[in-house]
Amino acid sequence: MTWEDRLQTEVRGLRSLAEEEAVADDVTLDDVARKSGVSRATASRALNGRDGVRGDVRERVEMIAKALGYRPNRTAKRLAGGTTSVIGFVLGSNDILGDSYAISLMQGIARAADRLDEGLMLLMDSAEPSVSVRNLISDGLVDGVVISAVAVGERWVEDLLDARVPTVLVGAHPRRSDVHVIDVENRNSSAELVGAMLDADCERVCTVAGPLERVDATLRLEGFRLAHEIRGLTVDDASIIHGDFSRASGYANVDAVLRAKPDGVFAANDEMALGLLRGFTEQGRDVPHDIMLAGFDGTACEGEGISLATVRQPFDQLALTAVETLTALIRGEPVPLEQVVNPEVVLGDSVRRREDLPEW
Amino acid sequence: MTWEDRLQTEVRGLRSLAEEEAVADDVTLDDVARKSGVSRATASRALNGRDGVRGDVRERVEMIAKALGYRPNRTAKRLAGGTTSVIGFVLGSNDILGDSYAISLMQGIARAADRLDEGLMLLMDSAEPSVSVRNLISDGLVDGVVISAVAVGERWVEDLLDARVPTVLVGAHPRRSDVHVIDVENRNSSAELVGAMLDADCERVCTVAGPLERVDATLRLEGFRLAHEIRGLTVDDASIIHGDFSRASGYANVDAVLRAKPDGVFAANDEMALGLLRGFTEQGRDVPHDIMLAGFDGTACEGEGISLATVRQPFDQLALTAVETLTALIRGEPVPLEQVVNPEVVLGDSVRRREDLPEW
DNA sequence: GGTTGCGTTGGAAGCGCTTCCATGTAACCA
DNA sequence: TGGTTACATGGAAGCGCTTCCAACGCAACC
Repeated sequence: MTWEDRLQTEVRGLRSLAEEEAVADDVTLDDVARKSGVSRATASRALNGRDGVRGDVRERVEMIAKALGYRPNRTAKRLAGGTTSVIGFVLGSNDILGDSYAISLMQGIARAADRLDEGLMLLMDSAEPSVSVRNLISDGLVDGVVISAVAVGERWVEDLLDARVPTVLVGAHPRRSDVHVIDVENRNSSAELVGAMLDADCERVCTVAGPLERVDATLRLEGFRLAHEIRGLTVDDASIIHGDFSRASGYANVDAVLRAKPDGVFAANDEMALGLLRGFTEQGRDVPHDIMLAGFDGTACEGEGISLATVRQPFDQLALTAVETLTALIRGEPVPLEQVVNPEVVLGDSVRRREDLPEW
Repeated sequence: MTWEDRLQTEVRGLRSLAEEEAVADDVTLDDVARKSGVSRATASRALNGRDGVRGDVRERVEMIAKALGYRPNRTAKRLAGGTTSVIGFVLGSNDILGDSYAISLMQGIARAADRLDEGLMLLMDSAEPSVSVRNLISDGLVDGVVISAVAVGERWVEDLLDARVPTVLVGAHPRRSDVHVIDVENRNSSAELVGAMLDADCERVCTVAGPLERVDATLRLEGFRLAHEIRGLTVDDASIIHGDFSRASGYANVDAVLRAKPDGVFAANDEMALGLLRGFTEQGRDVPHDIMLAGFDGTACEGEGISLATVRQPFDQLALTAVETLTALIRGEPVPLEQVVNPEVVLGDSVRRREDLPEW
């Protein structure tokens, strides 16, 4: 029986042992080290990929760790000066119930964190002195945070960015350029979508823009303009209506939109598109026959009962990139300041070429 | 200058010092102890409310701690055998975008945690081996978890309940009685709401029930029955339609509902109610003139453009109770196995007494 | 006035990990 | 072959906290 065989056998033993005990709780680094016949220091180095460990030793340690079902205690890890592998995501204090973008992003982040084996803390921007978020960081619970650009402008965001806490922003920052940013491509994708409406023989497309202090809203509006420009069309002011990204604001702008007499509407996000849709339906306007409709985000879920033309944000990819970037940042690796992820332009039933529409 | 005065002065000095330094990071227990002229042990006892500390000493320590802006390092606290003051909330792996209940609950928990100065980790029930959640616990990151009854039946929930992890369930468990449960009162409140429809001169009210393997769905259906019973009315099977709590299922059941020819519908949650509403609108049925509509949960937000009669879950209270219960559980204090929170029955515009309705 | 007993306090160990530093060993050059 | 370098490893310190235990002082008691 070779040494290898002996190891194999032993490992098998350990494994079944671990399985028997339902969950082999509290296997410490010490246990792994002892079983492997090395010191804690070496075991630590081996498992963390530090160099200065002989190849076979590393393998053996890794094997035994796995067999024992060893999971490093993150608390201890953190305390010892390492990192927790826990990141934070900040939730604003206002309701997110109607904010499908925030929800999708949050879920994306949760998925990404899970996938990368990072813990995820939900930080709450409490109404009180903006210390809350800072505190959670200094409490030593998280190594860094992901924040949504939606929150930009709030005091704690700036605090956070000023403090040297590793931070990744999903969405652009209107003023600062020293921030690590992940964003979806807004301009061209909007232009493509609007272009699709124009090419589907829309005579007059108007848009309900988002709040223009937000970069994404601005870019989407630019995209709207760009699509016209490319086709040699001009955009008059009347065709630009201003909303605030909420569903209610979509609904509230129905009349304003109809006054512009468009046969196509590009809402700067899906929420507003759904608000518009309800208004159109109530007024007996059919989508897409009477008026085509497009949104942005891809957050209108099936329950809404429409396959809305939209620019679908790749939330999972966006989130994964954000979390990966953040962990790289935490490890002190160099990362690009800005990363753009391409979304998918989806033409749902709400935008169809006229000739493709079934007889009315 | 008395000793007291000296202390006051010193404290003022410290305070302004702390404020100057923007955020007085890394003030350790040691600092507090030294400044207070006591040992770390005593300082710890004082700040944690352990007894065996003289009154004036405790006061002094507390004062100095505050002045210095001391925040205990939760990581260290945890490692030393204390608790982290971090709890977990488990997010299912399926989309929550359309699940307004889950979102509201989560946000409630986040608020409650923030208010009670508990950290909140978002645990993800990843599709993989159900170890994920367990792991996060054994990683030593959280002291306990809150889970939504929605997840009951999934393997990890049972695992969790079996393992001696402090757990609080929001919503009832259909089978186990050894679980700490916080729930909203479902039965009577449903009955009250349905009763309001009946009393508003509805001739025939039917219901779209939720999935009956869920306790809340069952109770709401019972409430529906109860309301009829009280009034000496009978409920025929045709007036009970079965949905699955999703908006899509509400919409999908529109025809089934209309076939029952009701002039009032009680959907077992708001999502289904909104699905129904869309269907009704599409078919030209006006709510509430042609048909009254009620839901449950109170999660239909203003953006939906209807003030829906509903039973409004007190999410904040529910969550606060849950988190408080959990922390008590963690501290080892005795807590009642079951707690019921009373919701508020809200009659929106979708349920009105016939005579109160404006002329059609 | 000596003793018991209680309430307060400080010293020290230890939670599980990382990492510095010193030691040991093998490989290298002259 | 001696001396040097490079690498692999173990010992030990320490992260900030809690808590056990022993020591202390003090009041009340006989």
